[in-house]
Amino acid sequence: MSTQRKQYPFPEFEAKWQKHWLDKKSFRASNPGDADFDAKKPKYYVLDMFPYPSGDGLHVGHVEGYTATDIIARYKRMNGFNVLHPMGWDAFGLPAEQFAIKTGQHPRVTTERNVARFREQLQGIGFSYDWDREVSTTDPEYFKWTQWIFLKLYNSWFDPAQNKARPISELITQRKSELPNESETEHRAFLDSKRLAFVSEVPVNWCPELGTVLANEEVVDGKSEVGGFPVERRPMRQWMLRITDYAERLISELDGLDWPESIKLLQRNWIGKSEGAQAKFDIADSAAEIEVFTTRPDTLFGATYMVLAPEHSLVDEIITEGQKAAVAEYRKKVGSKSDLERTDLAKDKSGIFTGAYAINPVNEERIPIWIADYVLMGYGTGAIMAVPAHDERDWEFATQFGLPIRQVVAQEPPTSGTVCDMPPAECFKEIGYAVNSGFLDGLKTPEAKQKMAEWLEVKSLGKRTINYKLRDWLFSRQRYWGEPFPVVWAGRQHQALEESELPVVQPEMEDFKPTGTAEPPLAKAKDWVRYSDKLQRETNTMPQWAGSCWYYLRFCDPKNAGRFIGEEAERYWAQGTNSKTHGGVDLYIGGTEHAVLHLLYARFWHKVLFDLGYLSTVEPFQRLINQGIILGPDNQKMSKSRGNVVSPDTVIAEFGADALRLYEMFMGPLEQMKPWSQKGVEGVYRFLARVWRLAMEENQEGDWTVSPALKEMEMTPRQLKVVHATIKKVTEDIEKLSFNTAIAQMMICVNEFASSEERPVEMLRVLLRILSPLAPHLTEELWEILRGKFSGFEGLASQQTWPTYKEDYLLEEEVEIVLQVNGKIRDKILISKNATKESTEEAAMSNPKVKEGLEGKTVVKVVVVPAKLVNIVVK
RNA sequence: GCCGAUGUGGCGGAAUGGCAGACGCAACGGACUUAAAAUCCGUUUCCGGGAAACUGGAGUGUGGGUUCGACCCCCACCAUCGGUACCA
Repeated sequence: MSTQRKQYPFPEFEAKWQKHWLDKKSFRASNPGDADFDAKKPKYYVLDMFPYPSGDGLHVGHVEGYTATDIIARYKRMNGFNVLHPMGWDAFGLPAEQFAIKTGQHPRVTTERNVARFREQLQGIGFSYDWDREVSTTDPEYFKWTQWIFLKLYNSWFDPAQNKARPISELITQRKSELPNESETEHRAFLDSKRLAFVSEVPVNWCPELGTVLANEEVVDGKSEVGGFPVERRPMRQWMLRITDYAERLISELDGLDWPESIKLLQRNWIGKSEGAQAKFDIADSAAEIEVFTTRPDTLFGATYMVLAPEHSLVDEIITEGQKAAVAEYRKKVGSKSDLERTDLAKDKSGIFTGAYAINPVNEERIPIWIADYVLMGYGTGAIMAVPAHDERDWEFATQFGLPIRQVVAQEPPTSGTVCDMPPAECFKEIGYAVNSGFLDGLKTPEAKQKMAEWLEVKSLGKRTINYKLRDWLFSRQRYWGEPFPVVWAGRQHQALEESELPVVQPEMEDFKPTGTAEPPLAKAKDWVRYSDKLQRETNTMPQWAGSCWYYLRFCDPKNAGRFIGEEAERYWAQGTNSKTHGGVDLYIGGTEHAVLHLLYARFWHKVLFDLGYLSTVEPFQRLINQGIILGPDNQKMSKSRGNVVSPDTVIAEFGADALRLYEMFMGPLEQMKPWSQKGVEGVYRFLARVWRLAMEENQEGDWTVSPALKEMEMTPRQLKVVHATIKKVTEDIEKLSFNTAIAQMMICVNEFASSEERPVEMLRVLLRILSPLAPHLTEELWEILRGKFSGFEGLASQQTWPTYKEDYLLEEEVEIVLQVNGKIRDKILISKNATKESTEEAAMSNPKVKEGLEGKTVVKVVVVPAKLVNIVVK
């Protein structure tokens, strides 16, 4: 096949037009202040999730999303928009560093090589990016601003009263006036407890194989997401970002976004809001108290024991002499468990009695305090009241250890005086009616919750609370190939560098292998680490997410040396088309793998920058679409090990970039998972060849010349109808991102003309324009060829205005009506489009086939849908 | 377990209350050709009847329901894929 003559000369003209577009900057977007900026043009920002430039090159999965955005970008330009359609590189990251270690090359070298390859591949598909705006997260001119944003986080705090971030300087002033005599150490400790970027000694996910800590999000089933290496918990001092302060806004501000509901739900679940109450339990023979969080305060009368997380600080304080050894042993055992073991053993509960008792505040009952690893230190207060009758985990634990179970919620409202005191046969988690619960008895669960919460508040024993699953974001990594922190240390005290010292660039190092300890590779660059006599540089680097948190902003003003984004550019590009406050990115397309992580982190940074007055919108991405995964031809996920990976390069070599683009869009709905088919590519390739031959034919010498069948002539009503129906359908389908059906309609249109002896040129003036966003090279070439021969082919096809359709051509005088008897089709008739209901019904009743169906039956009802159908119901 | 998505010919899919299978692939038949490729024309959901134009029946994962009418709306279930997992 590959040695065969191509059905149209794409190898020549595709390269030609790619070069032309690039040289002439045909798709440059202009910024406010540019000489050619036109303020009257509406703006449209259409963005891809920029790739990590891996050594494998571009994947057909990338091409799918990128083609979709490219079609929209080209379509919007043709509709008069100033379109921002940029591309860049998320080029920091572990694979580059590991490859560098393996081959002994500097990651910057391999990264640059990979970027060059990706750029060449993308340009070889004819994507209409504004290449003047290309950015890379690894460029010091870029990460200077990533570090700058970190400084903003470091120098800010979240004010719950205003529900927004504010500069830390305001807090310093406030604190100094409130506590003028506070010591410097205490003052610093207070500030550090408020900063949005802070250092904390926390149990982290340490991956010995990778020599780094990982975010919770990067750990899958107890293994690293990258490489699948085992991950263990260990406490380490790490940089954290206080994303939890934004939990509520990250949920509520999703509302105005035009995102798939399933993705919003994924984010909501990840943040995991739950409403309930906090309650204090006294400890018998001790001054200490245990604070617990519960979503079911109505079940307080059913709390028959308590559980502390093994790491809970109260354990040492309350433990009785006799239990010390046993508890110590249990804690040791739990501590050595990896996350994997913890989940593996989730079936069997384990725990141990501390010997201490708490007092249930509602009934003064003494209940035992246990420790168990099914209670997590990181959620709520790290302690629970156990209500085995109404919580499955507590039920399992109580059953296993023989602890009492008391029913306090009944499915049915209790009838007077028949409260059963027997332990229930199974766990009842649903809502119902309070029983055995003193002042709550008889109340429905929601009311009982309410009443108990009020009771706790009145007695000062607790209060209504909201808890989130979301944890603060672990923001440091022990890697070389990442953004260094703009931070120095004086002993145990950190301090931020001045903005003027940015960027902080990694030192050139021969050896950036992991140290095998918790110490990052940068620590080995002693000269670099030594900042001054007293100060040492921070040696951790930022995670890969950092650079991708704000790249969409940099694209708006990529060359600005004085600001991360210019104010004017921000106001122009970063504001939504439909809303001033939401979503400057009008359309964002990428894979679901970023549904929680990247999108949550980017939203968080965006909100902080908004709060601090640097941005004018609260949300970055107005509309989000996830493209579906492309499977291999064997219906399996593409992977090197399966050997079913399809490379865009080979497809282009054989069928051209237009065919690749068109096939990716013709496969099926963008958001759906679908398998690759070589035959399918050939199908769209044939279609493109047919379009080519509408205008061209081969002469004796085998050269392509303009077809003599092409004539300046009137279209027949039938042809007008097809052409205008096609404009309509393609326009509507592109707006809906329903590219597969848009292509199908264009195929219908081409089939209509392909076999005609004489072909009207007007048809090509329309078709080449509406096909241009999908197959830009072929249409550009034909447009140019026809320029000399016919009028109306001036300029570039890709810079034409989008055609409009006339509704008049779509309607015919007569419409086909379906005649049904009892829902079964009897006949189809043609009838005037203006026929009344009555005359339509009359025509149906007098139809011979309908009459046949009515014989010997009684007409019960006649349903007439004008211009569509008549259904006669008989008995 | 929980949450979400999907289920239509041999295959990818179309139609989202009104002619199920648009468009494409594959297959089969034909034209062109010394031959092949390419191209063009035709047939193609399944089962049955007919030499044929045709004609009878069934049909959108399964079972129920709403409706004159359901791939589409409602209820229950099954399967596949994805997310998540002791979050009190």
